[in-house]
Amino acid sequence: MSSAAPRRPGRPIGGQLVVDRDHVLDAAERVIKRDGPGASLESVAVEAGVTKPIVYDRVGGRAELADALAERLSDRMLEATEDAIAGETLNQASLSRLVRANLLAVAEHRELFLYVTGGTTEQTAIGRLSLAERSTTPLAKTLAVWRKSQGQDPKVAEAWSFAIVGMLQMISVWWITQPERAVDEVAAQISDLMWNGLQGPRK
Amino acid sequence: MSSAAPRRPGRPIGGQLVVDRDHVLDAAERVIKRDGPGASLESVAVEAGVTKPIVYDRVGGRAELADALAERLSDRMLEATEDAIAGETLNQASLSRLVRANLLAVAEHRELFLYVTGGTTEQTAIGRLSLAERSTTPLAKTLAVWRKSQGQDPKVAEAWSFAIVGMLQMISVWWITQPERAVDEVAAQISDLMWNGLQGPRK
DNA sequence: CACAAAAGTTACCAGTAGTAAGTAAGCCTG
DNA sequence: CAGGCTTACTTACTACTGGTAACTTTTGTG
Repeated sequence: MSSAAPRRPGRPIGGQLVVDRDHVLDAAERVIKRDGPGASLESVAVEAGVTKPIVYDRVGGRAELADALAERLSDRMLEATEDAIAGETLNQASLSRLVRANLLAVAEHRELFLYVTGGTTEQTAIGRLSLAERSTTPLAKTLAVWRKSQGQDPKVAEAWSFAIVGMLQMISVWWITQPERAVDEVAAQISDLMWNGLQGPRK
Repeated sequence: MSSAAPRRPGRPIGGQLVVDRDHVLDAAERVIKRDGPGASLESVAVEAGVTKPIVYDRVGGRAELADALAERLSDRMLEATEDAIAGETLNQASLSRLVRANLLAVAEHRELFLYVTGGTTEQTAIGRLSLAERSTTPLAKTLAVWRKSQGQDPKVAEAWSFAIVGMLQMISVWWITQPERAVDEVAAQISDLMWNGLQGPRK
């Protein structure tokens, strides 16, 4: 998309926006994939074939960009994991497939994942938390009804879902830096820990 | 320590270093506590009563500073959690105290924790991982011998310890932004999940 | 048709990580 | 004890980044 088309100042002819928000976000993803998590807004603008103030107009500053990309990423991850269990009821096997799909999805969007989870500016922890919340909110609901159906107290759902998301994020970071490790083995180990934890105390 | 003592250029009189490495790191901690995770190296230098190149000479750039502070923090956390279980054998009650101590230690070093876990520059995920590794390495050893003593496969120890550390980190970030939540309740819920997970499958 | 609104670019500012050059004190040799 | 080398600082700079103000051109409307 980086066609060398030097535009003049002033409103462009033709009466329509030169790029829209999604175009800018696509460009941002390409730049992050190319330059890593340290990609600058300037390079995003260049990649989108536009100048910096346009980026600010379309998506906002660095924090908003990170937030928008976090939303995109979490949507894709959610989709990938939902495909993995494919409507099946939750059991140990489907949970293992879910963890596996999560790992593979992270690997596929490696740089984007590192950008989103890996802090951008000072308020990074809040951003990381809001990303996590996008995953935990549906997860907490599922957990709550599941606990109820088992006759257990559903109050733990919120804390547990944050714990699970944190577990998955850390394992993902660890795994993508250990390429020799077999994904199936790691997925099996982690789903094992999770499944047993969710089951509650031994009878 | 920010005594207004404008020093001249050149080697200081008296033949000894004006500050040492620990002094700079102490200053960095104070600045981070005051200014939050976005603290600049310049302000660290000022707080240490020295100029920027000295910071570079004593501890290095931003990445090295984060790494050094991560080491300090993980040492303190390890100490706090070890005090909490006080040599007692691992059981559900002591695990709960461990989680509780972890949360309280994070709250005590809140800003430093956010600085260390919350990314500094582009290579933030690697840094976060190396911090995690300081916690996981001893944890993995403990887990491995514990699994063996239970007649189980100790191979899961490494992955599980990363999972546990990730769980604790995420829960910590979540909890310190939810001040109304009772620490004992959260600790009980999380240790519950962990303990059951570690126990292995229901008989 | 004049003129406000819209939609761009250019040009700038402030702050930051990192470094090169300058300067004064200590030290070591003849 | 003079002269030079080393040490340990500060000053002054570069390169870059996030963010914004000012400027320029087209559109559309009374």
